[in-house]
Amino acid sequence: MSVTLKDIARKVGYSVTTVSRALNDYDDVNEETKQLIKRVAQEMGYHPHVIAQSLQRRRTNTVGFIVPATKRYLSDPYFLELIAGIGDGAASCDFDLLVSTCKPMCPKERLVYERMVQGHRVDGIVVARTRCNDERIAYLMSEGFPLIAFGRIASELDFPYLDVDGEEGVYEAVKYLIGLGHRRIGFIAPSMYLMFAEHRLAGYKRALQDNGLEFDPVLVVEGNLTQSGGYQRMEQLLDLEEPPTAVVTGNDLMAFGAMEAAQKRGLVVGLDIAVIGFDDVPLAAYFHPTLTTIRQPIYDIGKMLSQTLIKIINGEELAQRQIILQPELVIRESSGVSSWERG
Amino acid sequence: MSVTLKDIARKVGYSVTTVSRALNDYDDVNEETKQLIKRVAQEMGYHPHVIAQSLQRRRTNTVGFIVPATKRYLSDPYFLELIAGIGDGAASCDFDLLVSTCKPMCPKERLVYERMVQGHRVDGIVVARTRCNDERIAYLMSEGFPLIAFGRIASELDFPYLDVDGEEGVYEAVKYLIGLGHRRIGFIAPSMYLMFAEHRLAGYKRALQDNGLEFDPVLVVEGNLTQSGGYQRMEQLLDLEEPPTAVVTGNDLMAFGAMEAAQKRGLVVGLDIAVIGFDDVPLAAYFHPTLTTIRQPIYDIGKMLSQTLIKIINGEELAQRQIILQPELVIRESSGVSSWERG
DNA sequence: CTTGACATCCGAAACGTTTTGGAGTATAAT
DNA sequence: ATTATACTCCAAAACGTTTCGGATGTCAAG
Repeated sequence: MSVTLKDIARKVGYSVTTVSRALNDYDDVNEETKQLIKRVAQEMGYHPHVIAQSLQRRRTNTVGFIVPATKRYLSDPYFLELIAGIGDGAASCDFDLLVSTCKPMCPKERLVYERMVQGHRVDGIVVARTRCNDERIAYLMSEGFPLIAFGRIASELDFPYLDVDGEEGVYEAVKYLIGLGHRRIGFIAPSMYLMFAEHRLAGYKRALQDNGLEFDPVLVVEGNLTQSGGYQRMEQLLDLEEPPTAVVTGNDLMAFGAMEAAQKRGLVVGLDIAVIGFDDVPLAAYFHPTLTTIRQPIYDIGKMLSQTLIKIINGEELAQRQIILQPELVIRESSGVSSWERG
Repeated sequence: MSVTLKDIARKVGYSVTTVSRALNDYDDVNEETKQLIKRVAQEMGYHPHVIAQSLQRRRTNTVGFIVPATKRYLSDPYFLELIAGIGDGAASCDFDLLVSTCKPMCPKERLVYERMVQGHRVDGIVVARTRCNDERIAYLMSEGFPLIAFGRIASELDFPYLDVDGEEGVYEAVKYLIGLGHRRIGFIAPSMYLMFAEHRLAGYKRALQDNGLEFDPVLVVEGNLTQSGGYQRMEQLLDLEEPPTAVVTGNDLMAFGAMEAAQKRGLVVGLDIAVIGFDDVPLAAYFHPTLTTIRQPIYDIGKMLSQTLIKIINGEELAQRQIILQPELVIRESSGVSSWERG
């Protein structure tokens, strides 16, 4: 059995109270006794019973994250980096990370959140992949439960979030493609219930407009954020009367699938057709051809998310409750070269 | 504030004991009172305080998993699938999953495990990426703490594990390559402190031997389980006096890197050089060329791991304490065609 | 000799649950 | 009328902490 405060107290001949206070460095215990108690605790291999502490302190020192992913979405390295970032950020504040998975928009989702919140399982929750109309955020706010989101939502609720400026990212990407001479540019969008899909689509439209190109609805298709989603939608675009010469996708995985579809048809990506992704997952630099993409620092975002959440839990004032990071266009091979270089 | 048993007790005019027993379906409480209590609990929005339950039951209903990965390894979809599998398996038994990350072989690793174990944070732990000489397993066994491993270790300790027969997998892959006419086959191995590296290398050697090919040490190189690891080691192999015409790698990520290295030199993968990976991550089917690889069902393995671990926690007898699954060679483009087909 | 201040310690309650061991009442068997 | 048998219920202890509100003793100042 494991060592408790009571065991130590018995050993050193002080009360449980004093032992507890000594170990927590209270200054109303004599320096010598404190040292003695600490030494004995060490010798006896004492480790605090985290659960008992949680109960008494009304604090679990744990943050929760529910991966909004089904089996088929799991190939996305994105979430793993996010989890690692959240976990490491939490660990840096002596917090743990509790992870569940739940299919997005699934009816059981509410229960998973309830279990974490009402069961006092965690002190705060990280919400990722925000939806235009996000019931998870609505629920947490209605409970007054500490949360932080990765992404914004459609309404003007005031809650803390971190987001990457997807509109600007896609704007830059499309502008870059137009600069290369492209006139028909496709956009493979994520499901439009996702907030970032709207932002990115807005960037796409604004870039066209600012450069005097007309918006053609057939060039915008909506698919799963997976390789197969990208593959299918790319086929659809290539089947058009006038197919695009360049395509921007919702994330890197879609871009990988899209490139595969183009290559299956004998097109050379970077020459016959340009492709730009979003995320810059590590594989992007190793794909063939290497992928031009809009980079967001996912691991660091995860870290910031949990660290900020913990500040909120601790009741600290935040310098900024809402933060928007600027993404960066990373140019590699898949976007090809300009038309005069192509000759 | 949230509703407690005491609140319900006050409301319905029964004792806390009876309320507790009613909600837990004990049969020493009158059916009518039971229904009444359940209804009121529901109405008041009662959710058990999981932490308090844990303390009293000496059971957290949580399993722990420490991702043996650093930032740079995180691109591996492998771990995300494993986490999701473990999490879903746990959820199917009403268990939660607590996740930490720690660089493998890091001195702090011991502390991370101690915190989980001695702090009574979890009821059992899943250990992945076993090492030939695994201190984590040694520690957990010395504490008599429930564990299950994904992978074997070098010594003959008796602990429950699940593993994929990597030796057989690589054996089949190499045999297949030899059948295609290859005579110089390289092997890009994972770090040899990992147990599965040994198994796979053994499969490689046995396949050569069984087919009358001599083992040439220069054809075996050791690298990180990442794209860049595969890239660098492939370059090394291609720089040889007599470079290999086929290469088997430690995992798919390495294979992706290796293919990129070959392509950078103008080689056509599947024609000039064959590459076979290990894992069959979802991307493998979408890479260009698509990757021939040795498939292991990672998500399902994760699920089995946590479900089996929970059986152990519950003190159930296992039909088999050790399970070895057979992997499957999935043939795609990167391994090319036979030499006579090449003409 | 009091008084107050300070340093050091501790008993008991609390956190929200489960469980033990029985108490009380009604009904059936002897 | 007594004993046995169910059936319902509950007080109190326990899980391992932390914290509130003192208690005790020592010492210097008044």
